Amino acid sequence: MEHKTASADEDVEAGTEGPPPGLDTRVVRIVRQTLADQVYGDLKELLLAGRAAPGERFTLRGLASAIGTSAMPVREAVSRLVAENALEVLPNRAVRVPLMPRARFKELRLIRCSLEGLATETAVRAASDAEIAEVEGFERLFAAERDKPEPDGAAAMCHNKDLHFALYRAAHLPTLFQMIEGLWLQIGPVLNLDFRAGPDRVRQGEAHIRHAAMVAALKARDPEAARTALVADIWSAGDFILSRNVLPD
Amino acid sequence: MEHKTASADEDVEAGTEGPPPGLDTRVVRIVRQTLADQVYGDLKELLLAGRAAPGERFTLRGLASAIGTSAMPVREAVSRLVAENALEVLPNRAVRVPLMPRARFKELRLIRCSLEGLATETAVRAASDAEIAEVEGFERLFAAERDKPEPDGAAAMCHNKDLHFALYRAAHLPTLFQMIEGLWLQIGPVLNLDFRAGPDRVRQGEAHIRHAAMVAALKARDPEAARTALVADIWSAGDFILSRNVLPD
DNA sequence: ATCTGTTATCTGTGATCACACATAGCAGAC
DNA sequence: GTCTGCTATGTGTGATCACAGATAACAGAT
Repeated sequence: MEHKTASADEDVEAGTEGPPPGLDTRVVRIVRQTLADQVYGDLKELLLAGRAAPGERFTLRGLASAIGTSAMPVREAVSRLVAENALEVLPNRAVRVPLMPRARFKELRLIRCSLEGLATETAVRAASDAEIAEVEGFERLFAAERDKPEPDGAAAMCHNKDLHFALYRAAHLPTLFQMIEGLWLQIGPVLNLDFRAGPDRVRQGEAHIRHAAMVAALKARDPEAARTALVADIWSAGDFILSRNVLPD
Repeated sequence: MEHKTASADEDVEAGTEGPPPGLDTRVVRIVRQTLADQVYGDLKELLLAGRAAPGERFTLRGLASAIGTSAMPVREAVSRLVAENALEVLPNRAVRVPLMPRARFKELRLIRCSLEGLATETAVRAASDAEIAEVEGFERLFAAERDKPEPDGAAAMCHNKDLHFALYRAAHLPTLFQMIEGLWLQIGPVLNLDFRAGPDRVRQGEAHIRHAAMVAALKARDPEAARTALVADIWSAGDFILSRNVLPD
């Protein structure tokens, strides 16, 4: 179908003067979007945005009828997410969003420091000027949200995610980026608890200090300083959640 | 069924004196083993053991008929492995063992140093005496294989894996362990290329030196030294593979 | 009234069928 | 002889059906 459309365009636009050399750059790249991929993306978004609470159970058929497909694509999407620890199957075969015991939360925090620290160091060395500017832009958005009289926790959370991910993307290490994404998928449901703590969290938190230090180190091309600031950011946010005593165990 | 069996045992053995408190410790824990899990385990074993070459293609139906099941469990197992980057689907929808370009190999090596370094440090602090002895046992097996007149590369490789995994398991961080396992799943097919280089690789390699240093640091409870030795082990093995110029790109 | 044993409904798992697409092989034209 | 276009086969994807097991509601006994 792709080729046919291209030929039609060609006939209309260029007439009989033969195919111009840049034709294959003009056709849009075909993106295979299987139903399972869509469901997978939807569930991923759900978890990343923190719209699914830990311990929440659901059924394949229920999801399927909600989305409007059969149970099959849902099964595949769920099995993928289970493989990434973003969902879990109980011994009863029930599917749910995993609980987050304190020990598991601490372990994930430790892993995050290691992996995101590595990504940060690498990004500081490898980022282009445009990528640095992008990170700085998200940092400004976050700071602006924080300085509002009525900060929106969800918006701040989103800018925070964009900031971190823009930084990690600048490391140009695709597998590492994907692993970090997997970690955020797991902590997403509990990060939700963080910004739901109310606007005070945004204002009182140390996040903006750490973010400013990260951007400064990025612009100064100082990998160690950037890593230190990032680890402090992750650690203090974790301390805040742990101090709220909302995690089981 | 589990409960019924337990009651029957109870009636016969203990008569009418009521259920003894330790009854639930006598019944074997039920292990749910779905077909998809079995296929997943088989494919995992295949990749970890390096019996699947990078770029090798296969079909769901082919695998299904080889195992003796329908295509459905294979689909689920494959989709899980794809989520872990242990397999990949081409834009043509074909399934294959991923290729390993040099850049990707270097990236994985970097991530391994970070994650396995973290696991090693933690293990040195948290390992029990029994776990230390276990690691040392595998180190002896590896060294013994190396000192044989005709070293078996596959056996040495296996002992190497057992040694590393016993160490990481001793960190008692299940998620971290699982992520490391996922990394080995990805490099498994190319590690195969390493020990297939012939028995010389086993003898000439620096692995035994690093392993001895790791065990020594473990017994001395010196996390930094253990991490240094481990990183050197990973790095030099990677250098060897890179120097053989068998990786594409 | 509480507890136990049963039954009904539902859920995940696996098999089978149907379809769209991709690859390979072959025939025809230049 | 080389290339284009068509056809046949096979593959992944999705839907539907069948079954084992789990949950929950209910009836009966103590």
